[in-house]
Amino acid sequence: MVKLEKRDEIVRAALELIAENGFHGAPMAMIAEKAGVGAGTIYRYFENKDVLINELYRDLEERLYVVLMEGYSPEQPVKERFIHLGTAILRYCISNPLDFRFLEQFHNSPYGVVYRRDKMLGKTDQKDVYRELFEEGLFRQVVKQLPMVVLFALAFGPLITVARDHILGFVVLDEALIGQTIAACWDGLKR
Amino acid sequence: MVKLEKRDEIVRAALELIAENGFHGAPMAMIAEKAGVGAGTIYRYFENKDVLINELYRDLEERLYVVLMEGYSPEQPVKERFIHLGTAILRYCISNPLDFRFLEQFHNSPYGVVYRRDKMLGKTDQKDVYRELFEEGLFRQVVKQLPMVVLFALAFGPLITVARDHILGFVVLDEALIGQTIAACWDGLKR
DNA sequence: TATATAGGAATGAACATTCATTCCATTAAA
DNA sequence: TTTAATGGAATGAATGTTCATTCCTATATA
Repeated sequence: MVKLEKRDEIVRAALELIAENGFHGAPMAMIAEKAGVGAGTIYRYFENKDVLINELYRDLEERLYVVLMEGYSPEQPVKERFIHLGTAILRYCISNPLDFRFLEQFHNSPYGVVYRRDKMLGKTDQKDVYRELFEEGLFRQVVKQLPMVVLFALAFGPLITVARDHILGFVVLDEALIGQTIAACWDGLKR
Repeated sequence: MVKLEKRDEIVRAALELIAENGFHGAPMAMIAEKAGVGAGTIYRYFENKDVLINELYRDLEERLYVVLMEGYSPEQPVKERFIHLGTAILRYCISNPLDFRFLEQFHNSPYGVVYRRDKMLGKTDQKDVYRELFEEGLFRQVVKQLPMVVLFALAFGPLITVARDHILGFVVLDEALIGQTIAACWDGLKR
């Protein structure tokens, strides 16, 4: 259906422009041009720019979730599961730099803070693999007895930082280095 | 001198607005109003908005550096020095949330990327305590043999994340938790 | 009085959004 | 089978708003 193709083109164009130039550098006219549609057409698919951006975010989040769950087995020990997730995230960010840059922009903007606050308050209902994993880790006493938020920070803070540095060209993350980085994160996490 | 007071008022107003609302939410007119000066007056002190923002950044960087160096002794072992720096950073971020929020906004914007790239290429000449510390750690074999950038990520990624979460109210970082968090970072770093 | 400083209205550029018009596919009529 | 009619989709010029910056007037200082 052509309808879907157009929507996709718009979303793709927005992703690319926002990832590369930030929210500033992505005026609707430019998104329209890149998508190969008229400026007004965007408004047939999205009520306004905010809605477009939020739908784009949901799309990416879903895609990422699917990738994370590929080959994830809840039966494995906590450590192995953590390594699986960390590796998947890092690989995804590296091979989809546009997605990663967009997600970063989003998280570091008012959009992201609102979204996060809603999530903490349980306004969304998607299952959260990380939370589950860390809760089990706490229960089994294999990770440090720290608040969930701190465990998140120890686990993913370094991954995000290192992914950004890779994309900006400050370091080259090969498979070996990915493995070492995630192992180091686990060292920080484990009891 | 009144001249300095006005400049300071402008800088303070800009810091506050940008920290709270991002670069978007800080138009020059609003900065002027908050500073209690006319819109045109800002341009007597700063060539344009970019210059204002960059000078604000330099101011903060300098202030932070002074705090970090307070009681820092290069004679201590690497681990103790790391704990000193980490604690100082975390305490500073927590007691100066506006500064922290501004620094984050800056780092996650085109300003920050340019700045960082210049720094990597050695275009600025300020001494870099972290780099020195990690280089000694590598030399003495007390930290993991990983690229500098990855060590940075392991050390500061979690601290930034956790500071943000504290300021957004997702966790309360008391002295005990600060200590535990930094100790965990060290676990990730140490060989 | 002459000079420097401050103020804020005026300016113009950039932008999101709207809307009158065009286009096109599908269905109905001939 | 051709031709006409219909209505939803697409368009992009026009609109109104927001902003950084400028510039002229008013005020303070010397």
